[in-house]
Amino acid sequence: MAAKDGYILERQAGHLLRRAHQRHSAIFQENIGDVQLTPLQFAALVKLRDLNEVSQNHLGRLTAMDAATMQGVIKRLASRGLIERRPDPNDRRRLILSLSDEGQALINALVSNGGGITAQTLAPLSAAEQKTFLDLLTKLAQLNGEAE
Amino acid sequence: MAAKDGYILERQAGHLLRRAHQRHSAIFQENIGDVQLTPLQFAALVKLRDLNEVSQNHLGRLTAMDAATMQGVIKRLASRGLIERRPDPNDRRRLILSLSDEGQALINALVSNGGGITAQTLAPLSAAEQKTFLDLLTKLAQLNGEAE
DNA sequence: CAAAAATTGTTTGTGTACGAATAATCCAGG
DNA sequence: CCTGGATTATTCGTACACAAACAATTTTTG
Repeated sequence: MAAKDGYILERQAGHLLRRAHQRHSAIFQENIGDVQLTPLQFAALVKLRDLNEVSQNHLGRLTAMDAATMQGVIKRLASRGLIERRPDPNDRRRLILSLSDEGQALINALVSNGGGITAQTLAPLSAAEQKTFLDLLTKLAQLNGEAE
Repeated sequence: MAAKDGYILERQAGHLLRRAHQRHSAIFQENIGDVQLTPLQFAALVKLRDLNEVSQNHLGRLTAMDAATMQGVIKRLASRGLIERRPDPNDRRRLILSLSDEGQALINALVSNGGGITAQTLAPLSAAEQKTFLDLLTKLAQLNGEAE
């Protein structure tokens, strides 16, 4: 914990963010149950549920995933039959993504409990602290100028 | 941004933590300069600087890295000559890690600017907000009972 | 003390992350 | 209209992240 100069690893934002994210991931896994689904896969399904149809890159932007990362996430979801891919007739570069019936049913079932994961992640804080924390964290999560 | 039920991805702790961590990583890369060093490699060097000598697993615990992850991080640092590995004469399972002269010099030079990365990460917040945020984040980063 | 339990480091396999390069396609300015 | 620039999706390479299984040890316990 001590350090030669004033530099203490345990006080650095990056280290703490990483640890908090680790803890959240563990909570996510516990709560998601027997369904084998990662946080990113979950996020992609949620956004797809909100929008019905989006191109792969666009979905990546909305879920903060790199195009290369998105590719892998989508490939795995598609191979499990949770989402469907079809070419965009208006733009042949694009791939239009949508939920399959199975994917729709799965994400609907999971979302009802989704808030519980955030609640459990923030459980060490009081209600007031939770609100403060989420507000501040939201500011720090903004990359640059974000819109939609 | 909208959702069918009340579930909004952008308000979930996990999603925000992930985004904030992404933003921090980008800031880290910009500030670390031409030295090719990742946040985890940096953390390992910092801790090694504080303690002089530690076993690999112990260092992993102090930096919140999985044993398998630590293995890779250490291997890369050792192959670059930044750290040294030697067997523990008292426990033949253990590998004792320490900084090489080069590693020592490198981390000393980087630590002087290390605080700047956290400052830049937290820059969107006021001074008071920064303190609040770090305090709350510290609580959320605690896995269970932690000591040492 | 000897068998059982725990630790240390390694390897394997899957899944993010993301820079960089590429092919196919779209689009805008001249 | 047509050519240079942007966009979309894919692939490659490197680096986490972590569960699971292992061999070599150490430690604990009956």
